[in-house]
Amino acid sequence: MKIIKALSLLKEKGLSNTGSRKRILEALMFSSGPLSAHEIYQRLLKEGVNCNESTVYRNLQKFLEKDLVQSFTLNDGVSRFEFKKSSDDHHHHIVCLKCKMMKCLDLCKVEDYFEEMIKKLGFVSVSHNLEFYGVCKSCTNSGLK
Amino acid sequence: MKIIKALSLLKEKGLSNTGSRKRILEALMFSSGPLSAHEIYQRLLKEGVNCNESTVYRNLQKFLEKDLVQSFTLNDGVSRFEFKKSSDDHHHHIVCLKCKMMKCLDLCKVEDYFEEMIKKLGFVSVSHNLEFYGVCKSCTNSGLK
DNA sequence: GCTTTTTTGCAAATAATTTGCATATTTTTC
DNA sequence: GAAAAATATGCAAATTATTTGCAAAAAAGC
Ligand SMILES: [Mn+2]
Ligand SMILES: [Mn+2]
Ligand SMILES: [Zn+2]
Ligand SMILES: [Zn+2]
Repeated sequence: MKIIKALSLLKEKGLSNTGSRKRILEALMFSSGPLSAHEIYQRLLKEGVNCNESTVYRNLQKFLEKDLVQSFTLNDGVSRFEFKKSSDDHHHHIVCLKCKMMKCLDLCKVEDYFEEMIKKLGFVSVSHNLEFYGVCKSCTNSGLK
Repeated sequence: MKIIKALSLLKEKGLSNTGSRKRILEALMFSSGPLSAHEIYQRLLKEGVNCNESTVYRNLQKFLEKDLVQSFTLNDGVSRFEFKKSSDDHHHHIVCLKCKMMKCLDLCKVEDYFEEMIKKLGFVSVSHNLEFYGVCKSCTNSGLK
């Protein structure tokens, strides 16, 4: 198992190497789950990295263009970003409506089931966004909020 | 086939009958597809109905609570609302990335496929949000934008 | 009709994201 | 390695969707 470093990824994608950019990418690479722009910004702050929030947004855009990350928007209106371990890494999440905890769901055959329907409508280059919402085990038990 | 009127729906749900409220609900009932708060507001304006945009938002909230409408958020960050023809009306949409045209997709067995996975994680009261994005037939042909 | 409850309009607040522009940093060129 | 060219950053302001406080208006209950 090869460990890919942020720096070589940036080079590979033709992105210039700046301190902020590398730190933003690393935050995503080492995160255990999706992060919002603001969450990334706050992590950098905590680490003492001087980085503007606009810079976070601009870099996330770049990462999306270069297919380094995937993004999705939850029903709270906030976009989350997640490092793509491989170019065909495609999966979804389930979010706890109470504590906001999020779990990744492996595998996704969603398009297979809608494929025919969509084909009939004549759409091409189809992608999708799917999120599940529910109440997680610990919130169910604790009777939180 | 019974025609249900906005007014009787409001009464049924215990919502007071105001001009704006009735018009907002009707806009949704008679629309051929999902509408954003702003789109509803603009339709009312065009019809010469005096109604504030905050009022639209507040009524949409009420309709959601009373299960008269369903809502979902597209990746443009805007929520759309759609009248529920029945309480178990559950379906999704595909949106053209170029012209924003939207089609309803009937049937949804998404939860069946993720059910086991989600059950294992211990989540309950699970719902989901699913949108497809693609390029529609006429945009593919016209080579728009 | 009078009282109570709910809704509305309006203006201001909130919050996520984007943008213009001057400055700073990185990359490329020589 | 220094200068020129390309790119990225910080900062403040703009944008946009949505929410909120509050006083006035309308609807519901009696
Ligand atoms: Mn994930
Ligand atoms: Mn629909
Ligand atoms: Zn999927
Ligand atoms: Zn579904």
